[in-house]
Amino acid sequence: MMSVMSSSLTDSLPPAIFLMGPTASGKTDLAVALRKHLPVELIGVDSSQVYRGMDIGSAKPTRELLEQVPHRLINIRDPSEAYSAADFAQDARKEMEGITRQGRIPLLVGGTMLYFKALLDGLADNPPSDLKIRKKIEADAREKGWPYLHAQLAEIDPESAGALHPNHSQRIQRALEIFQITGKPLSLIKRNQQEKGSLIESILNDYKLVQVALIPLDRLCLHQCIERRFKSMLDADFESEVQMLYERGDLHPDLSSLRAVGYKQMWRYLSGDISYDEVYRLGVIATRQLAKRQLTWLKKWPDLHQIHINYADEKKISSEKALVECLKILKNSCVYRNISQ
RNA sequence: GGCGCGGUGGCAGAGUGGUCAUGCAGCUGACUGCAACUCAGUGUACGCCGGUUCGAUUCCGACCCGCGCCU
Repeated sequence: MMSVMSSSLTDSLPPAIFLMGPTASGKTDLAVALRKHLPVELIGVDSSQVYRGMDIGSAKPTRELLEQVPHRLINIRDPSEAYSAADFAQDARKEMEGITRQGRIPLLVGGTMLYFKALLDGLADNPPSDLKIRKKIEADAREKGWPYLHAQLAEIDPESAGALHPNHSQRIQRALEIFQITGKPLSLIKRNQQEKGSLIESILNDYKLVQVALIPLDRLCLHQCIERRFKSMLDADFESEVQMLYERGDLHPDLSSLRAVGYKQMWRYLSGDISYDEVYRLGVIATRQLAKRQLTWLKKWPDLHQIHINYADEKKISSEKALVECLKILKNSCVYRNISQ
């Protein structure tokens, strides 16, 4: 019903805010601070924080903070369960509608860029993943190698295969999976999405969106922050947290929950694979690489307002600066016009 | 002081008289239902000085540094 509004009425659409940024950039602090100035309700955009019992390692807001400032879409799955970008897009849309209905503004905060993208671009009418088919494809790959499956894909869907490297296991698998379920090539389904609209539509039709990202000015300093934070996770007894999951007995490291940065390394330690020192070393490396990938997304992100963080500043000062700048950005957008004063 | 072994890119670690080791890190990038995933690209490296040679990281000599042993 909201989507019938034409784009010329874009200013009368309800507002929504995206707050993005690499890991350890201070997104949560800023979001919480914003809530004191604007009638916002937070929605987490984080593929690890959706899992219950994964608190320290996912840098989840503390229990106390969550009580004061509720975050939606956090703690909504057991680590044994799957959660996908499509699940998120659906859930987030529902939450956004609820928040808007209360006359408040949805503020989506997090670092899972694919989730933001799914919301922004919508999703094609693709079938959900099918564990049985995936297992079969994996077994095939073990036997013949991914390049062989890539060649197979090239026969049924040359366009998708052309866009994929022969080693790109996960995406070759997905393209083959879609073909096996629907009998249609992925590239065709994508094209239809543009022509006929998609299963999950872009939120741009329904919201006046303001997109803000926290961008560290200096990479070296970001790396230092990452190191410091990972260290403090270990000091907060991250080991026990993972050990609890480990001792359940029904979890295994192939689950998407346990592939998360830190959890993966700690799991290896608990299995006797690496030393405790290696957990720290490899955990920090994995976090740095995550931040790099997040920044790569943000570099080409359209319609983005960037807030640069200067690590030369003290933490307090830098988060105050970020808040001031963010409020300025929001003031210049329609957010204030529609909601406040 | 003597003898032995070794000094290879940020780190680890092969090797060769004349195109590339490789792995990791770093950097860059890709990404439509696992995304904190997965994948790709990316380096004027051979301790120092001389010699042999058309050509030396590779052979020879001196020197410096490290390790071990001996007196």
